[in-house]
Amino acid sequence: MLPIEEKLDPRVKRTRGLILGAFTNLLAEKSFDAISVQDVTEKAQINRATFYKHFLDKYALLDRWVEQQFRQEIESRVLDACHYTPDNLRILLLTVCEFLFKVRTDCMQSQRQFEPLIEKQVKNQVYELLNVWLGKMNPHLSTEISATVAAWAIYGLASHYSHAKKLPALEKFVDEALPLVAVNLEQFA
Amino acid sequence: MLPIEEKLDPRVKRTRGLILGAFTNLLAEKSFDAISVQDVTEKAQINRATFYKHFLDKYALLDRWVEQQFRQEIESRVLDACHYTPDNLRILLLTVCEFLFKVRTDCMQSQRQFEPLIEKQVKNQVYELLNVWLGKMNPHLSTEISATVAAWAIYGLASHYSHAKKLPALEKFVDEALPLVAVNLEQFA
DNA sequence: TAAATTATACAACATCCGTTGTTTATACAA
DNA sequence: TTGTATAAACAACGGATGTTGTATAATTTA
Repeated sequence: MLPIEEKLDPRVKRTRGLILGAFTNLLAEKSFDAISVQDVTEKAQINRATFYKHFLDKYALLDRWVEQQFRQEIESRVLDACHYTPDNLRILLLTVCEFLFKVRTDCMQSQRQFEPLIEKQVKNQVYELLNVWLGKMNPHLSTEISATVAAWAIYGLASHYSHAKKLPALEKFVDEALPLVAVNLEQFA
Repeated sequence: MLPIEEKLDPRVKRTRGLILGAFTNLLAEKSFDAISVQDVTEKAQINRATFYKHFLDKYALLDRWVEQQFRQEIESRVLDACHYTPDNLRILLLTVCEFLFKVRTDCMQSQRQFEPLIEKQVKNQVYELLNVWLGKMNPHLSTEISATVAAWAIYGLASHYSHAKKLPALEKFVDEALPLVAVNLEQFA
């Protein structure tokens, strides 16, 4: 599950770093839809054909980018190395809300392709995390369905929040929404 | 909200019908990603430029297609003209599961663009439906958050079911999963 | 250090895309 | 029925895509 840090040819590491870096910069200027592979390779000072050696297409690049960004948020809060508590669940929901909000404001939002890839990555990571948490609590109960419901609910709430016209205070929103998620996980406590 | 049946130029109606029809047929042979606008217009016997008069791109076409297909499922079960009961909620979850399963098996599944658009359409329709249901029950309570959680949970469960390697009996799955959705709506009863 | 492996640069390709301008055919209303 | 409006056909464009083949440069291994 962890991204195994294989010994990589330094050229590969360098090239991938250049691509990711160029992409990060471009996202600050343009919407994802408006970014072409050419843009990325020009800014990265990389040949276009080289790009395709490392990524299937620009969507795979975004996928990788989101994976890194969100994993960083999770790890910086040590959520990946703790266990379930109502408070940690609250922090998780907050994290997802803030991440989506940041991504939505920083990177000029572009509907078509951007959001679904964000969703897939974030939702998966939340799902995996919940599975670990629940598995620790009661190893005899099946966690799949509860983790699925909770992961989708959490992302849905965060998405709802980040889309809201006039957003309420985040804390207030989380206070109101959290019980709806927590109620499904109580059976494991 | 309802797709207003405007009086349309018969040429328009004919062309859109041809496009939707060609697209339906193509989905049975190819994955969505593999279908090009050219494919559609060739099969529809339509000029490619004409296509762009009616749809922004092939994703907009899929969007429209899903909207029609799923709305049909909802309406054929009269879910849009009834009110909340635990049993209707059950039917709704079943409907989404069956729809996703059908789509997944009929149309050769293609990850990248197909699923997200299905999700957006289906989830929105479920959300709107739940808002109506909940609004009827207790007009004083705010429905947004509950409807959001429930809509995401329902779609997530259906997605989980349709992705499962060895799928359990649908009825069994729904029996197990339904309470996790229903518990969030009980405050309205 | 020398030979091998492998990444990148470069150029060229067919394909699809979305758009534009013009002409022809169809629908509708006076 | 005739005039007007508008949809569709057609052709052509610039641009991005993804792929391929060859040459060069860097890294690793022996």
